[in-house]
Amino acid sequence: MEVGLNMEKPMFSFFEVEEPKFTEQDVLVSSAKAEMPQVREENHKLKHKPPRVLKDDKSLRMHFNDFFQQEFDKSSENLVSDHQEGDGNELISLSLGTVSSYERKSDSTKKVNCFGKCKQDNEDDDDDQELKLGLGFELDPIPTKVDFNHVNKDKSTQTLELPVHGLKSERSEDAELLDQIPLKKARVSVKVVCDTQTMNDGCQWRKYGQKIAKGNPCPRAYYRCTMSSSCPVRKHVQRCAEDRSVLITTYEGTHDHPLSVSATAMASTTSAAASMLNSTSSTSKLGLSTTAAAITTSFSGHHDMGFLSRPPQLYPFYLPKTTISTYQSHPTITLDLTSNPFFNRSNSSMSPRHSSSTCLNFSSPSSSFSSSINEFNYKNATIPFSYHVKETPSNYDSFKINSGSSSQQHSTNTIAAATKALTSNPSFQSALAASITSFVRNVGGGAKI
DNA sequence: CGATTTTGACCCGCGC
DNA sequence: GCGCGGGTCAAAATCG
Repeated sequence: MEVGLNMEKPMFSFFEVEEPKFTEQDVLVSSAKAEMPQVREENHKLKHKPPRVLKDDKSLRMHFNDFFQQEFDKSSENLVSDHQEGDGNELISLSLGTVSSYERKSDSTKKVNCFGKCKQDNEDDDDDQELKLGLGFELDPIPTKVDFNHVNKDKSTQTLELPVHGLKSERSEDAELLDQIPLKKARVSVKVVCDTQTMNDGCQWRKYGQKIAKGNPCPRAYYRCTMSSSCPVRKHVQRCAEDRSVLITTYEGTHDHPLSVSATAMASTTSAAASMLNSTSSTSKLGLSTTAAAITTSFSGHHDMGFLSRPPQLYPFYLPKTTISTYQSHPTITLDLTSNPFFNRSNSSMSPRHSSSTCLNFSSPSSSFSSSINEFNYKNATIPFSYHVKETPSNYDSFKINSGSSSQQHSTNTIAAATKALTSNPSFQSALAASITSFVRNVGGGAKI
């Protein structure tokens, strides 16, 4: 940063051509010459200030993140331990400042450190080269819709929207109600735009029934997992009555067999849903807020995690809506991947209708607290989102979006990881870990970090 | 011929 | 107790 102090030559060339008769000027010249070392020193200092300012800024950010980490740890400490003890299923865990187990297994040389950095082995001062996870929660006064009045009156379905914006861990009265209500198996529902009968989620399914459900002219198909004869996992698939291009897939149960990588995360969601239920009722807003954030992180991180490296208050990410709902006494988590401005933004190769959003639905029969997170914005997120559609005869024309196999796998994994993150652990660390791990796993060499 | 899908019957829980 | 609706069963049909 030059600040116009480098004036030696013009200045002295000017004085040097003056006639010696102007003795006053001679004095000035000698005076100016005497000042030269000082000016040079000042110039030198100014030149070196910007890097220092940047360094200080960086240091402050780190302290800022540390502060939030400590605050958050206080709130979520119990949740983490509870979950890890309670759920014996595969859990993608990510301890702050350590390398996740998954990464140890993988060939990846990336190191993930929440609140710190995730980057290649060598240090690099360029922030844009780093995959940092600034988990500071948004302090920016971007308006967040908190609608405590919005309650679905449907007798079979109740929707609760949780505020995920503020990091308040206090329990609402409704959350306590949740504790008291016995619920059936938790379910995980994924809404995607897909023109085939089912979306490929990495598992093998066998159809065992079909019904016309009330209120929806589209038949609901029932599938069970056939990867193991005793596998209890089931799913049902139904088209949305309002928009038949939207496919709603609902999973229930826990696989009792090994799964492919692409299926693993998705598959474990239902088993974790029960713990999610417990956790959500006990953790209230915090659990959902953090998992919801992680979900968004997962979906958003594929092309550009850069926004994560920036101060969160400056680059909040988008999380359109978080709700809690119950269907037939089954707590249901819904990932709504059908309408996220996120995915609308910049990928011209992707149809707008295949954009995605993240919506979490999770509910309980008679509780009634609600809120929403609508304003997590982000920067430069371009996500190639595609669905791996199973090509089976159907009433719908076979339809492929982004036919590349890697992207199909990618989206499957992404959905799966997001779902898993949501359901497997209400604590922020675990959910975020799933997201990050998914990202790291899938990025390979292709995506820009 | 085995695996999968189709489809009507049946079971079960819930609300009235 | 009854009716409704979601979910499952199982025999028949179909597919590869």
